[in-house]
Amino acid sequence: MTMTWSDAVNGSTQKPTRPARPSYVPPHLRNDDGVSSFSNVNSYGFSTESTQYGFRSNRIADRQYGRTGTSRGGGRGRGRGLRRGRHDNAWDSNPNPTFTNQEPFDISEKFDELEVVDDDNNDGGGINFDAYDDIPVEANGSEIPPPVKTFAEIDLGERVNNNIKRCKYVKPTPIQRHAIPIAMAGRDLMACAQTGSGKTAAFCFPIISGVLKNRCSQSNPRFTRTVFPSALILSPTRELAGQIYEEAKKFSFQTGVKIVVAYGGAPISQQFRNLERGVDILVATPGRLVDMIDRGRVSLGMIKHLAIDEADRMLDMGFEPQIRRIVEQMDMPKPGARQTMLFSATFPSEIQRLASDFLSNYIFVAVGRVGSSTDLIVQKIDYIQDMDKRNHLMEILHSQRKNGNCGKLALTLVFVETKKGADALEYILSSNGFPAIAIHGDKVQMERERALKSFKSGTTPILVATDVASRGLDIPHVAHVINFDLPKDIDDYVHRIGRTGRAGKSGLATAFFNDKNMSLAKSLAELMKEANQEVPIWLNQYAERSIGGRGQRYGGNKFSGYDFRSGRSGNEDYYYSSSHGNAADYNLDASTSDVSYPACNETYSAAAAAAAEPYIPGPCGYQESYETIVASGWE
DNA sequence: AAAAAAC
Repeated sequence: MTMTWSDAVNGSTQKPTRPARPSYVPPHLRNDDGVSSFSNVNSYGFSTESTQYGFRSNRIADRQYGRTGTSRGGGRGRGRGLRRGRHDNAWDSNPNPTFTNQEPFDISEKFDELEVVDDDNNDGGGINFDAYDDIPVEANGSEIPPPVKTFAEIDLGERVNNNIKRCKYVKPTPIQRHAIPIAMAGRDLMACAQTGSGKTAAFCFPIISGVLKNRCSQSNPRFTRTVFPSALILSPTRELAGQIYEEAKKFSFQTGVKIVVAYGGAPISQQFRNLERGVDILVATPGRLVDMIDRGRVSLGMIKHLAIDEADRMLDMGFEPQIRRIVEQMDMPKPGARQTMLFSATFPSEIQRLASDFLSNYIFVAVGRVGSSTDLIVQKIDYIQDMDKRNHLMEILHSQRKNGNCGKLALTLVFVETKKGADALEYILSSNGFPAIAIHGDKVQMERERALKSFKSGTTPILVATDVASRGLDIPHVAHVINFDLPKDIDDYVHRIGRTGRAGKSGLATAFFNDKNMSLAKSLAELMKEANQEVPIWLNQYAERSIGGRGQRYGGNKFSGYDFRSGRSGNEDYYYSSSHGNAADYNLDASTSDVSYPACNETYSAAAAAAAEPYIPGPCGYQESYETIVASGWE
């Protein structure tokens, strides 16, 4: 059998590192406060490790005092040297001044552009943290690192801390409070948290911190063009990959950590060029990643951190083989030799079982109610026959425009079942004076991105989407999610409506229901009831008649948020109660809350009250409801 | 039966 590039790589890692470089120090022998030493540029100089950090930090310090990367690097004559030694990662991991468009400095000047601009208010990047204060949490596993209350308690290093401030994150969201200490301790993690509650940061911070600690551990033989990222983040859609990349770039600003994004539909050559400039963290969709690995341009052999976002989707029937191939059949280190973190808002127990193959002695954390979105989203269900859907939609949109801000339409995301249906609805809406644009997987990537941008900017305040847009996308100011066609799976419903009501803000979700959605009736009714929503009588009647729940596929674990290792069926009480009070605690009674969950304040109460605002069910209930709710969605 | 994900 011939020696493949990956054999070569694996072989090379067993050899001593190259003599000219500081010797490799295995992670367990390293100074634990490697990251914190970043916070003091004067404290280096006694060990190999420290020297390296010192070198890096001095360079970073140079930057901090305002010189441009280009002139600086050129002046020192370092550019070429680094470039020559590009594949030696102890050096490579230093920002390379010759590649100006990878320079943190470059990003520095553009940081404000990178930032998600949230101009609603100044309350911490627009995140209504208080809305999260009283959320119950369940954590399972052995020796669980305790949660933190502030970012300051976590030793992420000064650079990352500065970025947290730049992002105006004043304090961690619940998932961040729990997941970050677990991840920082190097533990494997399965995390289940409500949509829009800060999962991306929860896995990015520890990964960036881990990369900073382990920078010198990579090795890359000069004779290949293979790159060896030390962290991999997988996403189910291209747009989500792009979004995670943008976020991660902000979080790692001026740390020297190199992040590259790779997904299909965009020229691979440019992505290769980005890789050649060095990569610590690779954000990718599965297909393009496999392609790159097959071409020998990326090796997973040095992966220390693996994060899978929307992990339940990534392990469902369509995606599972690809993910298994990447995680189990490439040269990725085995569970235990790498850190694996799986995140999603929903996590059916059946999928948890599959996922546990990837994990080693992991901790399960669930924040918020099981598979729930939030109380901040007002959910409304209308009984509408297929043939009446279009007119009904236009009535809603018309009503929204009438009641909206200066006659402008609030951003409205309309989900349909098929790509064809998305195009058709886009056409119908557009030709009836509603500025709409469609996004789906049959469009070329540029059209997809254009659609998203046009929607985000409000140019076309109606986005007609397939499930390509159902997960993870953070689109500020989506006031209304309309399920024109309901999904088959309650989890997809949760993710779809989660495009609104993000970051603690309120939102509205409307669904068009008819006999074809019968199988969803029971789980939908239960989900709504649990979220304190008004459930139409007719929906309850459908729910009683239907077989409901998840059916056999998920073993009846309807709300898909328990640690499957706990053996709970999901048919019993599905509030988290083990660590935090009981169901009655959740909503408004903060007095019985655990100390670690401070009393809710006015903001939360107001939001919850708005969400609990009763609806007048039936077709005539619209006008009044939209007035209040859509307005509050915009604040 | 549909959507997503490589060229």
